[in-house]
Amino acid sequence: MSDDTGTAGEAVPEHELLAVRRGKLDRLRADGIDPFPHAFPGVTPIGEVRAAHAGLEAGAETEARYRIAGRLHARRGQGKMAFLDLDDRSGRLQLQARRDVLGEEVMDRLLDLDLGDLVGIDGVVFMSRRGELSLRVEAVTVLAKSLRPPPDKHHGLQDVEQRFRRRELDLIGNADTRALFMTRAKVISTVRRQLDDAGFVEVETPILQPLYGGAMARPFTTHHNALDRDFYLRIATELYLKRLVVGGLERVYELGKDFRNEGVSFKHNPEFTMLEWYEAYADYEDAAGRLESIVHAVSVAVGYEGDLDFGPPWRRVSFVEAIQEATGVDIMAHPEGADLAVAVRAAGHELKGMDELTWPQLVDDLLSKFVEPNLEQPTIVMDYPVAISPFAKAHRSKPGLTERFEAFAAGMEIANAFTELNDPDVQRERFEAQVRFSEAGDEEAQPYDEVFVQALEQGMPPTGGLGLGIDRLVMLMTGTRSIREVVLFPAMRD
RNA sequence: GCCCUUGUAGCUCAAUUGGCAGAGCAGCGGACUCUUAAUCCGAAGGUUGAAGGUUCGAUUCCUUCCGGGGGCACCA
Repeated sequence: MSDDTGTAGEAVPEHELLAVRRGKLDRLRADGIDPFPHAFPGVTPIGEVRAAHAGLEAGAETEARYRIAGRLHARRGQGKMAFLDLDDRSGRLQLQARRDVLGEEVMDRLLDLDLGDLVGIDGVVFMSRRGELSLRVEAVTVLAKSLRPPPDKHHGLQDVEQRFRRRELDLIGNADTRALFMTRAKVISTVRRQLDDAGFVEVETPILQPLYGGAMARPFTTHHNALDRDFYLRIATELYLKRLVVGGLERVYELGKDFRNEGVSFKHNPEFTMLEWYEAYADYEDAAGRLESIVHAVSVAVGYEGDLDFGPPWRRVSFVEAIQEATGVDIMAHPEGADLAVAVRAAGHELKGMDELTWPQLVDDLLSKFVEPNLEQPTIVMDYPVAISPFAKAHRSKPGLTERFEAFAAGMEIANAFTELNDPDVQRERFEAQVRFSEAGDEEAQPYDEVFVQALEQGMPPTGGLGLGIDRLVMLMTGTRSIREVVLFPAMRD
């Protein structure tokens, strides 16, 4: 990519557009005007100005004075009069600048502003003859000189790479990007409020962990110099949160970043936002109900208007039946990997490297390849096999299965939950099984966590726990097809 | 890592079969007192991602590299 920013020590000829802006900056200073003042008190959001004058008739004048501030978006010159558009976070307002009101000097200075400059305006509200709510400018204050041109005023910033690498330009130029991240904030605040109101305590557990766990994924590693030891960036908060339930906090949640050292895709970013909650004296049915109600509340809060129906209850289907329906294979009738591979092939399906896969890997693949992509409406897949669920409690009535579900929508997993395994001896056996899977070549099998097992030995109440992918939830709520669209600064190659 | 695709002015996009690289916006100079993608006149703005090759001639064809997008692999 060509780049006009250059690097330290390298002389780069300045683009004429930048030189022009620099020249205006110098002129402001020469005229004794601070192009970067320290504050601008008393600003009213444009949205409030609009709301206060919603019913004004075309041509109507008012005596309402406001001070607004924002970024100059467009200018339409009229000689002795000019119209300008000013953007703030809450909207856009037209400014009318008249030479007969402002006088020669102020008018000239205003016309010398560049698109993209941050300016403060004092003025009076009126409705233009064409019915555009406007502010008649009485005073102009430069709040920050912009030294680089903004994106195209009409087309915005379209280049996907620049939109992600230079998100500030995306936000300046594209109103829908601003709206999307406002929606994201609304999703998160709604989730928090739901849990807070339900008596959950928000906690923070380590991101740098001596041992990773709580999910099937490869971790990032990093190094602490003073301690001279490696740490893992967490792949999940699960094990720490359950230790807090052991400690008696009863209802806890954490909302924060997890990190997984995996490929990127439309639904995977190496760092992503995860919510996990744990509720003492509850089981996975309770977790399902809470998930439905929280996601539904989120959809209401953000004014969701898409094709997905988040109203509870969601469709429920059992894991074993879902695979059987999609592939014709009864996984429980083939408890060994090789055996199952034969059955899958006999049913006319093929998976990459199928003969080398362990039973859990194979089962996992069957779900993600044949079932998940077809789960469009919110669906809860119930009762996962023990072998792929090392932290879920055995099903109270179905042998070989656990009380675990995953929720899907728009062909994506959004949540994973279980009645938590709280029998320390069983947990120890599950870890040992994971170690065997690891030795059999599964790079994502769980490492053995003795501290966690000892915490369970202390006694953990019956507990329902759930993890919800916040980025994916935002994708659903905004109808977005790529996780990169809902993460402000997605991972990019250098 | 593999496959497909893509990269042209600050931004948004053109460029026929390989034949002088163009437009709109923004910017610059000028006109204009209700415009709103304002309009009109004028002048400017380019190492076509980088390097190499084929050719009289390359934005166009070939190779390699870099970045983006999509897919596969990987990945709940």
